Amino acid sequence: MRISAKADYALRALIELAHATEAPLRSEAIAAAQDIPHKFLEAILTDLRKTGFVTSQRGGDGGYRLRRAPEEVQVAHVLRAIDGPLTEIRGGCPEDATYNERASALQLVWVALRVNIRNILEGVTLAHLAAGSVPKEVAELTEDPEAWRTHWIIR
Amino acid sequence: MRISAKADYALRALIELAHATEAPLRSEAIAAAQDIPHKFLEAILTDLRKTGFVTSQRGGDGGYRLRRAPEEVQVAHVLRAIDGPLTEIRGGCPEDATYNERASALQLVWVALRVNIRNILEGVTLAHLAAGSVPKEVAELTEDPEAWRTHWIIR
DNA sequence: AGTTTCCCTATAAAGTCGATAGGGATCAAT
DNA sequence: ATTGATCCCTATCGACTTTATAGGGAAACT
Repeated sequence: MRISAKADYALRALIELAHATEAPLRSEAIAAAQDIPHKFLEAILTDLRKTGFVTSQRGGDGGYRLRRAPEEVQVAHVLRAIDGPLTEIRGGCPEDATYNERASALQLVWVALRVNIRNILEGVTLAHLAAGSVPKEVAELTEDPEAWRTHWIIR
Repeated sequence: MRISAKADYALRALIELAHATEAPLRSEAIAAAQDIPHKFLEAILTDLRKTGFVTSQRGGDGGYRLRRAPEEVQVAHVLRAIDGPLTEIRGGCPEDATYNERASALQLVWVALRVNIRNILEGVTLAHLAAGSVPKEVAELTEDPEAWRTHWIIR
């Protein structure tokens, strides 16, 4: 699972917007708050506008606002909009991957993998993130110290 | 989670090798059996040899053999060797991702996500795949019809 | 020797990633 | 109507990754 800088920036920008409920937030202010290159962030905000996550207002008191309620915005929604499908096998979706008889079990692996990825990313919303917390089931997974260890590549 | 063609080919090649226990298997034979471009597969087998998954033998009756017992080779091992770390946030590991206070919950999401990815990919071995099956916990996840549905990107 | 097979290096087109730059369009306030 | 702020659009760019293809060298076996 590769989370691009773009997707990471997008989520952080949305978190900032979730905190600014009264007035629109300028892209420059978001960039400063989250230490994101301003022009790069502008491109990301354009994507978020086109995909319906934010609205924009030009002019003196302009800026960006959330368009949807934070409780309704899943992390999965944002990642799909910015990075594309959560799970991709050779450029296609898991259920389209075709194998000969000997390798057929691979498809089950990819489908189960997608389930487990969705179980995290569809369960966490922008409201959770803005509140600085995650759902209990997600938090429990992070309690095992092993969860924080890197498993190195065998060489 | 993006599974590259290379990683998919690598797993399929290893499955073929798991079935050929008596004699070495030529790269050409593997390529034909799994419909993989031959020269591309040769490069992949070189990677698999350098990372200790296979051994090779040149000459008339040469070819490739598994170097490790299929029960000990996890899908996660192969993916890490071919595609790099399973979970990567902006080019680094989840535990190295740093956020300001407002966005700090994001790190928990990435760590939990990695746990769920590992729970699938470290649980399935080459022995499972070669037998055409997956562990019960993995199989159960694929039984829900919802697991086979694509969740489209919001536009 | 000769044949077979792996092994190594080079090449390459296409696409993605992470930006940067410049200026145009629009809005609100004056 | 002017001004200034802000978003918006297009273009560009270098580095890297992906998915290969091609040609021949090195080693092993008969």
